[in-house]
Amino acid sequence: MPTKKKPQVTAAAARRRELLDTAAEVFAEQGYNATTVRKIADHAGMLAGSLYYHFDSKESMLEEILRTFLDELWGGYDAVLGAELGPRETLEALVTESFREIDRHRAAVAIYQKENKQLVAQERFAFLAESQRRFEKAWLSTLERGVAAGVFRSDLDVRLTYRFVRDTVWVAASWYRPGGQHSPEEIARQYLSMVLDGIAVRT
Amino acid sequence: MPTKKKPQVTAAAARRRELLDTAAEVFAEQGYNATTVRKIADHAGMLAGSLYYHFDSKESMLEEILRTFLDELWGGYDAVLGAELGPRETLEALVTESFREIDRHRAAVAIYQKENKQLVAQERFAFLAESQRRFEKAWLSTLERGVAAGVFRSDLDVRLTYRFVRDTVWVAASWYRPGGQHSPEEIARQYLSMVLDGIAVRT
DNA sequence: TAACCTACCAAACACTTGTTAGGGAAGACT
DNA sequence: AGTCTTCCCTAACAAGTGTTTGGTAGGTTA
Repeated sequence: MPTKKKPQVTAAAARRRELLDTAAEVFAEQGYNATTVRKIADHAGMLAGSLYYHFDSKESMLEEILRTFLDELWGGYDAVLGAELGPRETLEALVTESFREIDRHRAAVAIYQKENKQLVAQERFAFLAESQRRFEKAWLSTLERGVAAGVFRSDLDVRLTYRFVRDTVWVAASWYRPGGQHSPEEIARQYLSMVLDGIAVRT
Repeated sequence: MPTKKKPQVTAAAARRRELLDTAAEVFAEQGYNATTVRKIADHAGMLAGSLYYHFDSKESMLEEILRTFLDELWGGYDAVLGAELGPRETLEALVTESFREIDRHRAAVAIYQKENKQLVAQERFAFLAESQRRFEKAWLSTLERGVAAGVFRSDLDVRLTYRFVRDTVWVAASWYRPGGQHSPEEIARQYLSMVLDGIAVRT
């Protein structure tokens, strides 16, 4: 028996997540560039240099925050896409899943939205670009399937509609506060009601 | 006669606008905090210190950029609101006007969206908060008028709808490129088609 | 021509930034 | 008991930050 070393690595991992959570909070609130490592350390109750015991650099914190978020996001998305639902049901499930992710990873989503544009250019954050492509593909194909099936209007520019739906969903992270009066599912329901009655073919 | 001094002050003002335009471009692309005055000076073909002949500080450049944008924006909005149109026509006009402003002040809009949250806290940028209040009031009252008149659906949370419409319109600045295949009016038309058929009462 | 103004440059300033190196206290393990 | 490991602190570093000061080429005015 390797003399219980497990509890220590999980304790270390827990601390790591804890620090990443507070870092994500500060990044989301002040912006990545405006956030100094000293501010993060303050919020964590330690000094700037101590952060480097846990992480290689400020940038690697950002990377881990975004990677963790995207991994979870695609876990949910792949489950939806693999269920092979109809286009309308797929869209509903994707939107609902998105609001759940906003609920769970509010800070990470806010960071993603603010910094994505500048980060994708760096090779370190190439995974952002790949995620973007998969994201676009999933949404566009769902919309096109819906148009082909006569469930969504055909007189709209699909790419414009895609951007419309995408932005509409994700900007919610900028004002959403967990524990507010609306649950993620309730917000999703209302959003879908607005979006679908514009996209769905009139009956 | 004060010995023609006019041409000089207008030439100076023109140069000022020119520098503010390039500054706005860099701010929008890289983010305000990540933008150094040296980068701005580079893009303008001069040295960092030379900028201080024209402006007091980096922050005052940002302030002037946002003030100019908001002044023009409210010029357009007030014209619309003063016309006393019906709620649906008001909403259409506001959306169309917004896309025109995005077309004209793409960089400023992008900056506003990215930095607004952190700036409103500073007393120097209190005008942002006031603009925000007027903005919300204009949109909310239009939506409420529409609900009261039976033109907009009454089963939706008005505040949620407001945020939905607001965000949907302004995030367009993040992907919109002037001179693209869609004119501002065309984009407005398509957006309105999507939004209204979700908001308008079914016929 | 001489005085002046405009618009920039050159060089430095004080300060903040991310990051590193060495040390030490408290507990875990043998 | 003593040794090791974990986790943080202290103190400093070099690079980059916004800004200031003094100077100056070139055109305008008197």
